[in-house]
Amino acid sequence: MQLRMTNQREMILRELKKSKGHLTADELYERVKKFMPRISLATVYRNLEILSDVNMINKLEISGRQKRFDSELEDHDHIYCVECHRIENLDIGANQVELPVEDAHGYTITGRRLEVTGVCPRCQKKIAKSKKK
Amino acid sequence: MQLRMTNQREMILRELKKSKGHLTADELYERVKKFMPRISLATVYRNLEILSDVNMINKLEISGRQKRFDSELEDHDHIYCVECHRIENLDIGANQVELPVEDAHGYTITGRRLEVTGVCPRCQKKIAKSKKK
DNA sequence: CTTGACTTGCGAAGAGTTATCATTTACTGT
DNA sequence: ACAGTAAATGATAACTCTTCGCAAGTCAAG
Ligand SMILES: [Mn+2]
Ligand SMILES: [Mn+2]
Ligand SMILES: [Zn+2]
Ligand SMILES: [Zn+2]
Repeated sequence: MQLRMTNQREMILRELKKSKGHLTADELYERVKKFMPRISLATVYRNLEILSDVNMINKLEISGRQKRFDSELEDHDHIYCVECHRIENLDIGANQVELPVEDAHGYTITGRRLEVTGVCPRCQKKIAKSKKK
Repeated sequence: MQLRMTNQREMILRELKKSKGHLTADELYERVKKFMPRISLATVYRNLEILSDVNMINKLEISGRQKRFDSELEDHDHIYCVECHRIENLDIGANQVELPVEDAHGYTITGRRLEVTGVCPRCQKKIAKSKKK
């Protein structure tokens, strides 16, 4: 499989990098459409899948919600807001989490994912406000 | 909100406990149907949601896949097979994982989820076999 | 050029889950 | 026992996110 860097592919990758965030396919679609109004959502999905297959981006499959994509390739973990579902990098080093996994039922370990959940500052304010009423 | 222990609710809870596993709504539906052929899938979904709201069971929302439900209430983590998506308990104590989360971008931490991914013994064999060909 | 592999845009289809609503069930108080 | 009422159910439609199928388009190699 050889991967051509088509305009669409390149644009999707560029916009994801530019955002520095954790975007859904749909969010990325909206951004890319500004430059390529005729691009299709399926193309965005397709290319995100391909780009993550060849490890040019990371696919985040977090907690039963929409997939998000991350152009940051270094191993790191995430925190996400249970209210608004915003996702941010967790700046504790990923490797500070020690994992003694001898007893893994005979599994061959391929990775580990740590998710911290919480309420982001923005949502804390929102909640405080609605409680005052 | 007061929660009645209806026959359906009780049966769903009983079957989940009996299985000792991590079942999807659909898998549980199939099991419960053996005893209550007329039960609706919506009822299973509804009750699993309710039971987890009142903390009688645990909802596992793992990695962009189907939700699974767990009757084990004690805090523990999971390992899951990236091939067949089987889920098992990770028998390292959940609390052996130390989490230094000062820098959490101002988030109020509500929880954390640790997922280890791997290939289960069954799937290892399957892969070994298919490579031999 | 022509070929052929890869890619695109579009719409349809799929999977999983939730919502709607008429009907049924089961408490509560009399 | 009975009526009144709140909650739960079953059937099905709707919904969200994602993938599929396919005709048409692109592009590099010969
Ligand atoms: Mn990240
Ligand atoms: Mn478990
Ligand atoms: Zn938030
Ligand atoms: Zn497996």
